[in-house]
Amino acid sequence: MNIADQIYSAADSANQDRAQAIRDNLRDAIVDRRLAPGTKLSEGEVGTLFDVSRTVARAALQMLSFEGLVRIERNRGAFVANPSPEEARQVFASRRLIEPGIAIAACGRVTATDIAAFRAQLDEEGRFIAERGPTARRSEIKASGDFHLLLASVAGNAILQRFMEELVARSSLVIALYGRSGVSACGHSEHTEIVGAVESGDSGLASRLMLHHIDHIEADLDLRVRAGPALREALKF
Amino acid sequence: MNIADQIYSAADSANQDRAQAIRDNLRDAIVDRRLAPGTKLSEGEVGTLFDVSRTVARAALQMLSFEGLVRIERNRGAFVANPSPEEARQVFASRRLIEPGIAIAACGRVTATDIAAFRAQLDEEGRFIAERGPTARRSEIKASGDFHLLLASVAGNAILQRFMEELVARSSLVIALYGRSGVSACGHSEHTEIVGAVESGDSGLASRLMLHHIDHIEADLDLRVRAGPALREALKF
DNA sequence: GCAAAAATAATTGCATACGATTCTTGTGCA
DNA sequence: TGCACAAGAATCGTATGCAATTATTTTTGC
Repeated sequence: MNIADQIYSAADSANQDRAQAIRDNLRDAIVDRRLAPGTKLSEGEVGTLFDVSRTVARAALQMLSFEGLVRIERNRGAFVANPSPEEARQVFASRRLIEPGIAIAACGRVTATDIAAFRAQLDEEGRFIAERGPTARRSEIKASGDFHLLLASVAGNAILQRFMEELVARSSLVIALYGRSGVSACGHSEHTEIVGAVESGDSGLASRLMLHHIDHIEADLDLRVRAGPALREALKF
Repeated sequence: MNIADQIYSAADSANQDRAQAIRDNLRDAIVDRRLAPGTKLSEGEVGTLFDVSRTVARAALQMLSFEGLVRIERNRGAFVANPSPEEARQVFASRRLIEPGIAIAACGRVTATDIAAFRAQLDEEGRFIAERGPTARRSEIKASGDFHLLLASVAGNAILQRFMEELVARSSLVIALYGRSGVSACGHSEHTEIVGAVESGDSGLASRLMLHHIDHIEADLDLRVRAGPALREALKF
């Protein structure tokens, strides 16, 4: 199998580090589910794909492994992460701990510009929900994640923001894997409510809404261990 | 200046990845303040020190930069991080958000073995506090951090545990930089109280004690911007 | 004597090379 | 037919080499 046609070779992003640009690209591909969990990401292939040497491809994969999106096995290579139900639970437990606090912090720092950004974000979310098809579904998951990242950036804590980047990315992977239905419309309305609470400065409400929102997301998952994937895994896929 | 004599070349740790072993070593050296903030960590020097090529030395430095212990500037190299007061505040804000939750989680999962480990940890802490001198002081900071890491491991969430590893390491750096006195004895007694609360399963108490404990640690810092370092920084050091 | 500029040295970014490990495939034997 | 094993291919881990960038020293001009 070739991963080439599953990735659009980027040209966007920062001009800083090439490895970082590759990481961003691969992360998007993983979160968007264009790269299925378990897919092998060989250094050589990634390198030729992005037109760099194995050295920098390797660095990009290393970064992704720190974020938990890629699993690296010594002498075997890198694979798109395949989070277990237990891992999924830990991701959401972490979010339940962190995000209400982020919502509270955001209440005290939100500006008019931020509110405008939120409105734009919510609009985009709404558009994807209106559309049908798997592509729109993926975009919707991504947009939903972007909402949480926007809130984290408003909160003004760079460390928590980075933690959230990791958690949101892993959540997207988990939702793609274990997501059941599309209560996403409900999620969208919850986002709207949260923005309202933040805008009015009601930190208690914002915090509570956020907690319920995370609970709802997790409640939509089917985290029972499935025979299928587990078996495949046991058979080394 | 040579960093060679500030690092004891390790032989411990896992035999997994060499880069990881080097990272662990450098991290200890940074957290223990054997490597002063701002110190340049050149790839070549690190490589020869640990008897590896620049390639793996570079990977180790990369890891440390992900943890925020090292700052990498393109084409200039890696330097031991020099956290600003604002960064310090963010570190503690993050801990205030996460650690009470960890304490609560630990209440529900703590075992007799864990309690024994806590007792041993507290004993060691006590020994370092009894001693005098800068070496004991460093060991004390480290031991204090280890307590929080132990608690995080008991809580049983691998993701939060990794976050805490980063936060504790950065805290140690911050304390070494901005720490004022030695209210550490007080910190030790607080650790003891927290263990007591966790042992008795009183999650509310454990959470409250933890929050106060973090507040106390931060209260001992002098986070006013100092003229000295800022000036030096402005003059490119 | 001192600032500016040029030359030299040191260091990083990246590509490539090579031994070591793992995966694949084909063959022999039961 | 099916399984064990070995040769070959592919891939990884790491060292090294070279161009580009940055730091340092020396030289030059005033």
